[in-house]
Amino acid sequence: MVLKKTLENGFNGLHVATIPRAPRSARRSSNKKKAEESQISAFELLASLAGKLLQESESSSSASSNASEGINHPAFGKDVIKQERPDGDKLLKEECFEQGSSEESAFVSEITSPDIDHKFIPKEFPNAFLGHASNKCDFLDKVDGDVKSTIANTKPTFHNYPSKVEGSFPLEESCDVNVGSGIKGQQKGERLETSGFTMANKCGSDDPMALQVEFPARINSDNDTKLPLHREPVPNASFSRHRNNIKLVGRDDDENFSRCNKPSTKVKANRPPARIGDRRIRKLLTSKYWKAAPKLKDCEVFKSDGGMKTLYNKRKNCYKRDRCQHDTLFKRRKLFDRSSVVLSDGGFSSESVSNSPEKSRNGDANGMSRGANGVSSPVLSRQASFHSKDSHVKFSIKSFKVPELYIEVPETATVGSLKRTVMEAVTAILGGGLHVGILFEGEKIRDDNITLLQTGLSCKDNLDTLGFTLEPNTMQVSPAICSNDQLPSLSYDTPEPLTRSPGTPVVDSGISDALPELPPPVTNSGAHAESNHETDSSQTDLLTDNKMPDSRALVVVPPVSLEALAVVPLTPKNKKSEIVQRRTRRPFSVSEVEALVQAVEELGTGRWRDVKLRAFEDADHRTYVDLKDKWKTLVHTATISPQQRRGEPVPQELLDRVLAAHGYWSQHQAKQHGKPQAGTPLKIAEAPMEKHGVVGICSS
DNA sequence: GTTAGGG
DNA sequence: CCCTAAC
Repeated sequence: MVLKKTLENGFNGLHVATIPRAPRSARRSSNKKKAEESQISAFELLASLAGKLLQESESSSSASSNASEGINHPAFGKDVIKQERPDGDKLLKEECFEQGSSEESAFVSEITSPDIDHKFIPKEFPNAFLGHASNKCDFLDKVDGDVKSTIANTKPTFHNYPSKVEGSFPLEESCDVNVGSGIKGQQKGERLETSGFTMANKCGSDDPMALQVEFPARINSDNDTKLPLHREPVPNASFSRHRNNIKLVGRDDDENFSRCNKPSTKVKANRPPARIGDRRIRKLLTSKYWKAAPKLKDCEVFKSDGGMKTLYNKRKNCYKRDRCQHDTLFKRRKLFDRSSVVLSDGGFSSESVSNSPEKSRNGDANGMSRGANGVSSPVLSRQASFHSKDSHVKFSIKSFKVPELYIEVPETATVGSLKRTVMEAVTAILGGGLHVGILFEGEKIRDDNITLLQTGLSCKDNLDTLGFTLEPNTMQVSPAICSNDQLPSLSYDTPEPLTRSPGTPVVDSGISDALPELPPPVTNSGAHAESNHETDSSQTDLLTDNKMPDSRALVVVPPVSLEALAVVPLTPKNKKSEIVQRRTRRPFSVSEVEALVQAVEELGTGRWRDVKLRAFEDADHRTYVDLKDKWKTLVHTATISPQQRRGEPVPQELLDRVLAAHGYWSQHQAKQHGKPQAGTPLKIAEAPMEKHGVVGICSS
């Protein structure tokens, strides 16, 4: 018998990236990397879960497989863990998953891309709010002038936070595809409680990402882990496992997904070719758990790629749960014990690759192909045989809820900083990994070695009371709010967080919570005219999109009981972590441009300090460097065709003057010369303009 | 601290 | 806007 439990999860939002600030030049390259490191992907979570399950099952290897033996599960029996090889490029593509993956990759790219502003918002935490009654969105709380946002009103703790899990547990012997939606309805609506994360998919009714975990009720000698990743060809890597079958299927609704992600143009630009990205799915499993697994040790895979990084990188891929699974077959990759991960590019280690016998049933062809070499190792076949008999319990995590997150930022904080702050908070929480706990009938099952069968989890009837707890791993020292203790990784990775602005925003701790999905950051684009009131505009954006009130700098307020949670405080202490925020963008208004032009006409280029003093003395936010830069852009703007210009249009008249002045001063190289002042030969344009007007405006 | 330029 | 090298 096979029990299926479907938990849908909407992890999308979990991708978290933090981008540390680096020198510009280096930034681009490095950011991505770091971001990757820090990111936490849904996959990881899933991986954690899977790993946990695996472990559990693994441990109980002694228990024998009798129960399942009798049953034939062709589909499951052969499950293998598919893993993408580190290199990734050579993976075979899975037919089944084709559709879904690309989107995800896109998402990732957003996160990683250098332009933090646009990308940090977790867009994917969809339903966290919507779906759960428990979550309220209290966004605005103003406290002392600071805006405190509560992203989700939920209990701060991961523990005990009940989240609902939808699932059905059909007992089935067959390998039928797990279709989350289908199952849901049928079952009485069991709810599993997952404390901790509840992340729902906001994207669509269908669960974009669903995690299915399937493993044999009995944990025995043979366990296979099957991770069908969409499009993941079977890589070289091999994990050897006992023959427990664990199937992790991430289901992704492509459409939904895409809908959800509306990356800004910029983002898109950054995104790597979807196809390619998709294919690479790398380690799905959390390193932690896998590492723990005895046999896994040998796998080099993790190391080779730089370990976690790989995961992050690859997480781009969406896992898609496909009906295809059955049909198409997964290309499963089997990993054997000790098999080292194959790093080599297309090479497979013969041992590692296997085609399950089953594939014949589905699309063997695919399977074969995937085998890259089409080599099936004897071993595999053997295993397969074993597997076939196993019974499986399928789990699907429908959604995870993230605890409440408090964010407090100065009104002057930028939207970008807010985003980063949120990311940091989430990252901090999740960065340490998640601890998966199993709750059964209200009790936590601590014995990892016990089999599901023994536990009673294999019985459909019992599944109702099954719950998972996902708790942040607090590896860190003091969870305490102490800002001082930081998560190492996090702290470094933290994006450019807080600002230079006076109120240094600090993320004290946070429990991250499901982030509401932040709509594609339209915000940044920010062309808004912030000219006058920066605050408003920026806030507006956020609010509008995110429903979050103004928040400019974030401070995550530590929830009360966060023991479990890792606290990520950004204490001023860390210089590194100290995050410097980019100044808020303040587009020059026409009047400012006019004043600038006027001043330059009089003073020439090369005397920016004087220009500043003359025309922008009262505009504290305009530095001479800004003026210089603006002039630079004005010259450029004046040079290009009107169609190519963006932003608030600058009167052609001013642009003409810009060009004239630019030409004039270029020739005169008067930079140093004395100052040909107003009276000077500049005939260029003598519009007598009053700077004062400008100044007044700007000074705001 | 300013300038000039590249990013 | 940011960052830096070069004054």
